[in-house]
Amino acid sequence: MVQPETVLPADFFLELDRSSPMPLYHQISTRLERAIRDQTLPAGARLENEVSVGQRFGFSRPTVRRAIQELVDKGLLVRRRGIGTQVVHGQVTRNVELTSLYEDLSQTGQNPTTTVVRHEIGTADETIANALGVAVGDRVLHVTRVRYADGVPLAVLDNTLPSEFADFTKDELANRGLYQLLRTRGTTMKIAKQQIGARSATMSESELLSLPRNAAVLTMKRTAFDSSGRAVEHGQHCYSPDLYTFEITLVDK
Amino acid sequence: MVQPETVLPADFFLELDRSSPMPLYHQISTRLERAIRDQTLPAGARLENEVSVGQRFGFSRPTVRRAIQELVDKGLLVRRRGIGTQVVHGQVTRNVELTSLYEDLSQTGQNPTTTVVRHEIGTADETIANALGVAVGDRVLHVTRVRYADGVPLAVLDNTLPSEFADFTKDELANRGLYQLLRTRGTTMKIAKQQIGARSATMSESELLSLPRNAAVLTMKRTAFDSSGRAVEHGQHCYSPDLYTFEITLVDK
DNA sequence: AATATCAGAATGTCCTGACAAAGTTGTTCG
DNA sequence: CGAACAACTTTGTCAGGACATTCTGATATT
Repeated sequence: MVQPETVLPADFFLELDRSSPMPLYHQISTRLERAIRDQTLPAGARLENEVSVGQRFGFSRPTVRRAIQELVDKGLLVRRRGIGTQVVHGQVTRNVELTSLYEDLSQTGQNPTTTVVRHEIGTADETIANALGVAVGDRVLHVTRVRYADGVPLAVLDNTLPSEFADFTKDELANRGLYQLLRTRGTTMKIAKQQIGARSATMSESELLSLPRNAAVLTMKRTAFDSSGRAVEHGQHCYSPDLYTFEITLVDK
Repeated sequence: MVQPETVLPADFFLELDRSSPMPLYHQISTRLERAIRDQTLPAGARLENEVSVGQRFGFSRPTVRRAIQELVDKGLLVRRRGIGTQVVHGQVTRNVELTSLYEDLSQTGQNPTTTVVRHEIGTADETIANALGVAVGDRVLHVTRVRYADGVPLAVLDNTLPSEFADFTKDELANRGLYQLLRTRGTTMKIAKQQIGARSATMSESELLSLPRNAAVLTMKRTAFDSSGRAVEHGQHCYSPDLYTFEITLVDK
């Protein structure tokens, strides 16, 4: 028994701006996402079919398809041939994005602050050399920071940067997010490879995060790559597990 | 200074089968991925441009674009207007997929086995009701299993299933992966929402996983949704962190 | 009443065509 | 020689068209 489709109101896309630099498919996608989040399109609802949306609102079918695919990729919609497109049940959650922790916290209203506890020029050992795609012995910048959220210590962030960024100052790193700084240099982060795990905190981490000796910590190793596919940053991070988790939505292709 | 493009050999797509049910774009994508993995297309290489690939091999440009986009989404390629498409540096790693742990382990040659330590019909409390989209008090199946890899305890898997799957037997769950079982019922998993964290192991977990008292464990809560967008499974899993991590590739949209 | 078949509905795939935007390279001018 | 501009290159966006596949509901048959 197929749910009747939810016909979109005639003024649904009233605010779309065809002269905007924002692609049309993205505007459509954003508008639909808003409807899902405010439950105009509630969980389980079947969306008006893509051919009809295209005809009624003056979009080409590939443009509508692309907009819907964005939401499918985010896990908000599912599609089936013969049936149509449905809104996924369950709470709509924030999904992990390629951003720095600084930006994450800012975006969720948890005022981030930073203490730089290490800032030194060193040379790349084999692990770093492999991660950053540089030669063993190349100059790198080692930085260790403690990140606070609303004044509470949340994470110890150990990062290594290639020589082209070795001139980031202690001050800069204390006052801005790392990705913010990289962006001021015209570096666009495109990909991050991450490995998430857990272990017991070191002595130093326990102190920095105000955790009991040997407490469990959530860890993440990350290498980020720019728009040329080159590694720009390698990090080993350690989070207070009571305060931080990773939320990830997986979608089957 | 732009890298010269790597021209694909004339026989590069020789094995593609246009009569296959496998979509052409996926075949192209798979073939390109193979070339990246075997380093025919090495890290940093610039791929032959999409217009040329389409002309030379007889594919439409959107089909080529779609194939390339699949690899961009996987973090293997990056694209820039005016420059072209490049292979990302860094090791090509396995990326997390919407599969069960059983399938993960099988696929990586780590012979999975399972002990069922709890198997009982119960009723949904508020948390479970919210996760599964059922009513509080509805019938559910609670299952707790220990998963071994090559005979070593790896994870404690606590799962709750809605009543339609309440007839899975202890035997079935001991011998097959959960997602395998769901698939025999015609259920297609499409989306999983996951929350990854860490904490200290409970007494019971320490014993089941042969870990020291209060050892750090890696945790994951998961709710999986089917192709109608309905929740089909809620799990709370706990992993031995020395043996298991999550590898995730994030791609900027 | 139960089962099989068919038609309609909706997404999935692939193609052709056109124009825009961002980056690099080459040419011209001061 | 360096800066500015133009041309070229490559990806990004959008449209329109056609056909294939999967699913549901209606109808026909037993």
